[in-house]
Amino acid sequence: MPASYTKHRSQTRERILEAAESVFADNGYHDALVDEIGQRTSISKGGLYFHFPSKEDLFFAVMDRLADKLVTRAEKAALNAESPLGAAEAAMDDVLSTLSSQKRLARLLITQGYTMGNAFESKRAEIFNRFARVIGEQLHAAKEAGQIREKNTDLASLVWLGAMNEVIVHWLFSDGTPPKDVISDLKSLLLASVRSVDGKALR
Amino acid sequence: MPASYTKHRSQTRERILEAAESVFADNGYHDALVDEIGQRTSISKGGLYFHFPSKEDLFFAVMDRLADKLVTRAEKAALNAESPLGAAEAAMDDVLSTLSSQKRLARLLITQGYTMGNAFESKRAEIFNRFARVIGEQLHAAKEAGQIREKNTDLASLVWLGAMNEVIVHWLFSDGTPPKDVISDLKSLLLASVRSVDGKALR
DNA sequence: AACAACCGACTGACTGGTCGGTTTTGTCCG
DNA sequence: CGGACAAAACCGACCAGTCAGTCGGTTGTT
Repeated sequence: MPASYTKHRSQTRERILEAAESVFADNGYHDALVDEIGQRTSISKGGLYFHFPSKEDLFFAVMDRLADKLVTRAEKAALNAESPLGAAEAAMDDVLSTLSSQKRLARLLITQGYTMGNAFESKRAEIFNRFARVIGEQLHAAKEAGQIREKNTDLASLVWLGAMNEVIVHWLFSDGTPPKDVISDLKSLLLASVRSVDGKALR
Repeated sequence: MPASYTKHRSQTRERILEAAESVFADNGYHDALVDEIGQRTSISKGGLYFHFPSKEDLFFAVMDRLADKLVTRAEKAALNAESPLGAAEAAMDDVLSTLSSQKRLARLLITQGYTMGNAFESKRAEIFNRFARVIGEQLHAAKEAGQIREKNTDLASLVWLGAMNEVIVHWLFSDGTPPKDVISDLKSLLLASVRSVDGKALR
């Protein structure tokens, strides 16, 4: 297996992943056609199946890749904060603004997977847990630092995630109101949900 | 069209709705087979299509019926509270405990619709808005009464809904931990997210 | 030569919806 | 009462479209 194969190989994989992301985002897992991914890549169905064993595997690869990108971004954003609570806020802010500017990615991440049926559940749990952990770790540190009142930081991170999720979904489904407008309100709501009563450690 | 027909007719409709609810809850919209609903009702496919024009219509009827039941329950629960904020809390509590005790209904309401694909979006929005309105109205009243700090009660109700949703989903997907254990923690978190700083109006 | 990469016509399983026909129910009238 | 008639309710074999996945063969690379 010559080395030069593997380079081109991963390039092609990447090309497929890119196109698949777009097709899955538009149509959801179920209504996405393998043939359409083929068209957009100029790779035939057979070629696609050389690189990925099944539509399902391809979809999971797309989701993992997307989650990786977003989680990495969020973690990086958290680094620049000067307090744990500020880091949690920064991570939240980063995810919200990223998704706000890319509706199709938001749809893909949040709803389009469900069309796969029950097999998606564990994947969605896995991905959401990754995000929850980013926030949860910061909240936990904030607890140690006495910045927050709430003891149950696992629950709190779930609440944050759920609130963010719902705001995005509302944006996706109902109207054109961009979450940008409400991000700051959302942040103060969620900070208030956990912050110590004295509230001395803002931002 | 003799009157006596219509009575039996609606009985049959109800029977179908009941069975369909169960089948959709187990399999999701997409993987649910019309034939299986037929089997469980002992009504043939043709008979089913006599009562409902399509699988999609049947599904929507099931969802509406379920939402009606839950919203009505929640509204009733809110009546017994002695303050607007208490009413919001009571509604939340009612929904959470109801869903906690009926995993399959929770799955149906929250995730199984998505398997239908993009056509489900407006239905999900409609149903969630109904719940959001129940909570939102109470929060709005609480604002008028000076019970809460937050001005953006629409956003707040969205946050509450999202948080509740996520806790339920986590329960559905990840483990067996019943939300019962965390309901009270969740309530204090969400109350803290909106409550006035003086916090004099508890419960 | 050997193997990776790719092609695309084809297959096979699946299932929502249809439709001509049958049974049941209610009504009307002699 | 009963039997004739109509409409409702129901039946289930069948149709028609859909697509993920396959596989024998071709092209490109080392």
